Amino acid sequence: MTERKKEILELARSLFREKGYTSTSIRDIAAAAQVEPASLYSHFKGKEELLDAICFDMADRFLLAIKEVNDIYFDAVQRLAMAVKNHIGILTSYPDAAMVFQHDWRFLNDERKADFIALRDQYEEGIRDIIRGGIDEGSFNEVDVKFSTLTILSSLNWVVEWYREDGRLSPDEIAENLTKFILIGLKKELPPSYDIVTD
Amino acid sequence: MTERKKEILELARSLFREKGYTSTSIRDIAAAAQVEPASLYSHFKGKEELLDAICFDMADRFLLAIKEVNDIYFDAVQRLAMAVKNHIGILTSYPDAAMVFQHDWRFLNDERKADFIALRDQYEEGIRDIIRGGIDEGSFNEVDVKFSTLTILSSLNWVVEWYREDGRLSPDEIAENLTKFILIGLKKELPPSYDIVTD
DNA sequence: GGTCATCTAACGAACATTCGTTAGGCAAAG
DNA sequence: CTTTGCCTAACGAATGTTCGTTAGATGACC
Repeated sequence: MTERKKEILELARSLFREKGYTSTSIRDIAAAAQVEPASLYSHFKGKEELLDAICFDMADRFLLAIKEVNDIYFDAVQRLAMAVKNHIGILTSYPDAAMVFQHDWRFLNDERKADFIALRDQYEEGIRDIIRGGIDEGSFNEVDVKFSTLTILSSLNWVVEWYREDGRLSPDEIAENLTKFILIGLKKELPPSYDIVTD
Repeated sequence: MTERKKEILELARSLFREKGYTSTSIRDIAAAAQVEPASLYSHFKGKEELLDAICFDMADRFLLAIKEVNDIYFDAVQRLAMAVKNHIGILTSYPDAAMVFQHDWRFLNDERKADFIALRDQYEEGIRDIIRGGIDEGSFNEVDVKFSTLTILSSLNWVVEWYREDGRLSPDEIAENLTKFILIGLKKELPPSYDIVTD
């Protein structure tokens, strides 16, 4: 991959994020690159190659991250915390790509879309593994594994919609808060001694 | 609103959901309505009026629902449960519109987009109110209100991505599971007597 | 050290197609 | 007799892409 190709890809990422894939024209990208539209075809076969590269780069990052976690950490709580941290780390390190990854993958052609979904399923299976592990260990409630995985991933993924680099919370703080939320929930459990102490 | 207009709107909802707003052409909609493209302009000013109607209809439904909840229910746990149930109820009753509502609102023109965001903020404020109430009552942990609201809403909204009418879980079951998840979390709290009993 | 082939990156022009939209007419229904 | 719903025809603009070509750089071979 040429340096120039990387530059163009980066511009595409930014434009796709801002306006969406279908609403971004080759001419938009060319203008951003200060080049004639036709010149882009010296670097890419076509518009979809850009989307493809962005989506699958991200998919690879996520898959690598979950494999790492599931290879190393034993305890389910620990594994979940690490998975959350990695997930948020990727989202916040590549905010443009993450947005495109989540919104525009469906504009891939049918074949590549199927590939993409397969990779996404693989990732989800990694999360399900963690939850199953936690239940088997006895450290998690006996929840619906499939449902919980979807719910967890949704709360993680939405971060990309509101995260700003100059925001109030750092990526690690976001990950910590999410982990707490997922593990403990909202409801306050009064300490066992509560009644006695305050009486 | 004419009956025919409603029909066309329904077709648009379905197509927008399937292919996205920008990738759906007036000609696609006309074909679905078995009518020439130009004929649609007897019913609508233009393509954006369709998107506009879909998005703001949904916004109205959500706002009405949260107002109901916050007018009637006292207890924060009860209010949150009802808000979740209503939210999931809307998403699952209008799955096409819900998908468009979540994905394509950003293709509204700048003015309407601002209006839309204002309504969304209003809804979020309703959820924040519930959480603040729960903290004040002492029934919720002292969480970051803004962050928690976003996280809760994200886990609710993602349902639209995977919900199928013929799926395993009914809307009410989904809502119950989500409420449990939000309130209690994953981690099993061992009963206070656990150590003693098993020793 | 000169020349020859190859590669990168870009150009301007044109391509066929699709886009949202408008104008004007026509037939049926109230 | 006016309104409604649809028609045919066409508009100008934008779409992704292909074409043949060129300037400049790089490195190998004689």
